[in-house]
Amino acid sequence: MHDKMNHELNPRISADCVIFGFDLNKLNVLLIERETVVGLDTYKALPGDLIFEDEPLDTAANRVLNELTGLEDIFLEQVGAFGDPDRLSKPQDRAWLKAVRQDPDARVVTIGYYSLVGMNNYVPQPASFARAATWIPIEEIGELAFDHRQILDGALKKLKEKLNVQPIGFNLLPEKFTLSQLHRLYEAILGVELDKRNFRRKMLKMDILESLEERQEGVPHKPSQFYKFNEQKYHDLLKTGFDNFAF
Amino acid sequence: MHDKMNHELNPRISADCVIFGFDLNKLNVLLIERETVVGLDTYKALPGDLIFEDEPLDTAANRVLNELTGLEDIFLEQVGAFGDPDRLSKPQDRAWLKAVRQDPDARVVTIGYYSLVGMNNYVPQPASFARAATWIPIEEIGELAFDHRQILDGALKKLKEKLNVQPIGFNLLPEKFTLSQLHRLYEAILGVELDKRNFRRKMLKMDILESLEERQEGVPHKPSQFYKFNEQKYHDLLKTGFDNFAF
DNA sequence: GACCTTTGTGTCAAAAATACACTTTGCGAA
DNA sequence: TTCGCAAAGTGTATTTTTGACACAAAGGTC
Repeated sequence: MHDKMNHELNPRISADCVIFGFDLNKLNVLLIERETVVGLDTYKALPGDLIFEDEPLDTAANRVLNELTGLEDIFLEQVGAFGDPDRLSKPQDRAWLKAVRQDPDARVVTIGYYSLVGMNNYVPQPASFARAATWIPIEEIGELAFDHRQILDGALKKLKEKLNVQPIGFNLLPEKFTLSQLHRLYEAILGVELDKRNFRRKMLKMDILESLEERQEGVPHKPSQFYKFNEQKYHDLLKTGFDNFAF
Repeated sequence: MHDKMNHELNPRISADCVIFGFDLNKLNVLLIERETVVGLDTYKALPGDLIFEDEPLDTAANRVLNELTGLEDIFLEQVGAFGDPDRLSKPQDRAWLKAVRQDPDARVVTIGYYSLVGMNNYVPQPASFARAATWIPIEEIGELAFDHRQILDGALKKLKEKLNVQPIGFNLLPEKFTLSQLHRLYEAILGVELDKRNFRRKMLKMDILESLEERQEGVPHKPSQFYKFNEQKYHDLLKTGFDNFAF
């Protein structure tokens, strides 16, 4: 727009999103595959981009996420600001920035966000506007672009904390789910084993689950009871405050 | 420096610090008194300012804090980013910005930080480099400049959460303190009453306090036992993880 | 020495956490 | 058809933690 000199004077601000999904087995994160400029191999990054001049941060995060993945209007929670002056200075990051940014040398402070979505509700459309967003199991994620690994770790930490303050994670499951699935979800997020009986007892005592008549079908073992999440009771409890929630 | 046009193109970044102090009775926050431009009355703000071009965020927060209050090299924890496009648009805020900023119209995204200090360790120097930093009891704080009230509320919330995950707050007390003082501190932060006997039982069971031989002197009632905080044991516990900490 | 103020202490009942093993159900393979 | 496999589902006994509660002790002041 104006001369480049001035673009280097002031920092830019971006938003990066850590989207957690659960495939009833493992915890996944939605990542963007980017081609390295040299074209050797791809490398992975969180969906994120610069914010607009007059855009609230949360709005920007949602817009950027939508542009890159197609996900719409999700509740995003802030992880924090990441602003190390050389967070963009790894060689392949520099190369990518030079290829796509008007002012690749500008400092960028990014605001990290995270959210949970059900993996069933969202299947990345590989070749469309969702450029190359893919679910990657969290244990298989190694290094990421920029300081995205750090943002991811921060988001996971917040997610764990949150899970111990209020029961969340229903977003990550289909509408009807089994207690075992919920159990696996908790174990996946917290990264520990939880006793089956104790988990069930505690979860049911909260009284935010409704058991359905329906049961699993076609499984080669005893079919599991389906439950659904009772939003009404959940919100009532949110007001009075949860009391026994930590696992 | 350059023409004003360009200054308006990109956002600025600032750091604002919420410093909690405890006077053995009430929880206080360190605020800057500013004269309104019209000179009618003062109004209060968190210590904060723009960050430098190549400065890490945490470093900037500490520098700014030091410049405005004299406090040095404190561990600051991030509250989050606050970036509403019209967070600077209250009339008196605009007036102040016009008086002191080169580009008063630039958007500013701020990163909030918080910390705890012992009020004994730090007495604001009214007329010196610490321009007009003063401790204000937290219940007496009303509206603040910009969105600082919101930042303060966010910081307090984080502080409460943190207090329920690990025993902190020893920074807020003198080196030797009594259990009653610690008790009052917890009540001040959490904003609730805690049973004296249960509080003591639980706190002592954590085994991070050492009772000293020394007792209070000159008080018109039964003198209280002094304790000190055992950092060694605390750090050992930090690794293994606290287990019973919430009040 | 009477009074005031704050410290410091113990118990009991209720609730919650933890550890732990076997039966049930339905499918698929022999 | 039956045998085996895999996951679901269920109960109890023990220990730990919480929460409620009241009175004696110490030291200064008047």
